[in-house]
Amino acid sequence: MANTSNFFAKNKSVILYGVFLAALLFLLKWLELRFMIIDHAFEIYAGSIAVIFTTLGIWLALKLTRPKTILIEKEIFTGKPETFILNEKELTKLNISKRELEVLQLMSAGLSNQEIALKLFVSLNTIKTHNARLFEKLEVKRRTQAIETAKRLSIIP
Amino acid sequence: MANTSNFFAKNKSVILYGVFLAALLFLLKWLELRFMIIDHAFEIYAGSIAVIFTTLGIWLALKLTRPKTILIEKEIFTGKPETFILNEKELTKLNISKRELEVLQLMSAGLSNQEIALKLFVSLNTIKTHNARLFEKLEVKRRTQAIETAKRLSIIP
DNA sequence: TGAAAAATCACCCTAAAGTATGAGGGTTAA
DNA sequence: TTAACCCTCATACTTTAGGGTGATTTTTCA
Repeated sequence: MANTSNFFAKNKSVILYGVFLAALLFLLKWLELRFMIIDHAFEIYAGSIAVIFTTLGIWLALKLTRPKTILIEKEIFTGKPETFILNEKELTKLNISKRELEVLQLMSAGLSNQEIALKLFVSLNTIKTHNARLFEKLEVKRRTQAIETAKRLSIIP
Repeated sequence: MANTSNFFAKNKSVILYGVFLAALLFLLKWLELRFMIIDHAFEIYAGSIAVIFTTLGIWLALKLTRPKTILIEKEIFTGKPETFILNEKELTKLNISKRELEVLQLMSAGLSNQEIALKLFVSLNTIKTHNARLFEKLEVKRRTQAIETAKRLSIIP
C-alpha cells in the first residue's frame, strides 16, 4: 500500500514524461493531417518537431538531473582563537622588557632556570635576576603564579 | 588580444552549438533526399529529428545550465572552547586519581606545596608524594612541565 | 573477605628556585 | 651629558621543590 504510492511518487517524472509523449504523438498526427494542405508544410512540421523535442530534452535534463550537492564546511569560532594575540597594552603597562618576556615564555614551557640560561646563552644568575624582576612586575611570588597571571593577561599563549 | 581568446573561451559552448546545428541541417537535408525513395521514410525522418533534437536539448541543458548546487553548511568548531571539557580518556589512560588531579589543579593555579597542603588539610609530605606520582604519570620532571603537559592534554583548564 | 589501589605521613637528602644586594656596561632620551 | 633603563653577572643566603624509601590507614572492587 505504502509501496504503491511510493512507486508513483518516485516515478512521477517518468510517468509525466510518458503522458506528455502520448500528447505529443497525438499532436504530431494532427499536424500530419494539416501538412497535406498547407504549402511548405513539411519544413514547418520538421521545425515543430525540432523545437518541441529540444524543449522536451531540456525539460528532461533539468527535471531528471539530480542537483549536485556541495558540502561546504563553515568555520564557526567558539572560543579563544588558536592564533595567539599578544596583549601589548598590558605588556607596556607592566613595563615588561623583551628579554623578560622571552624568559617568561620559556618558563611557561616548563624549562628550568638552568635550561633557560643555556638556551639564551647567559648565566643562571642572570635568569634569576630576570625572574625576580618579572615576579615583581607581575606581583607574584612564584614562577607558577607568574605563568598563570601572564596567561590570564594574554602576555603569553 | 587577450580579450579575443577570452571571447572564444567564454563562448565555446555557444560556438560548438552553432557548428553542431549546421552539421545537423546538413544531415537533415541528406535525410530529405533519402526520404523520397524509402517507404515510410517520413516517419523515420520525423523520428530521427525527434531523437536528435531530444539529445540536443538534453546536451544543451547539461552544458549550458549552471550545475545546480545545494550548499550544505557544516559547522566546524574551531578554537579552544571557553567552557573547559575534561579529557577523561586521557585521565584514565594516565591513571591519575581524583586527589592527584586536585593537587594538579591547585598547582596550576600557582599555589606552593605548603599552600596546597593547607588547602587540602593534609601534610606537606603528602602533597610531595602526590606530586612525585603526578610527575611520574605525566612523564615530567617539574611542576611547570606538569602544568604545561596537563593543559595540553586538557586534563586541566 | 582479601588483594589492589589510593591516600596519608615521615625522614633524609639534593636540586632548584627565589631573595637581597651590589655592580659593570650599553642604549636612549631629556 | 646625565639620569633612567636594560641586560648582564656575582656572591651569599633562605626557601621551596623534588627524589628515594618505607610505612600506615582507608577505600575500592572482584
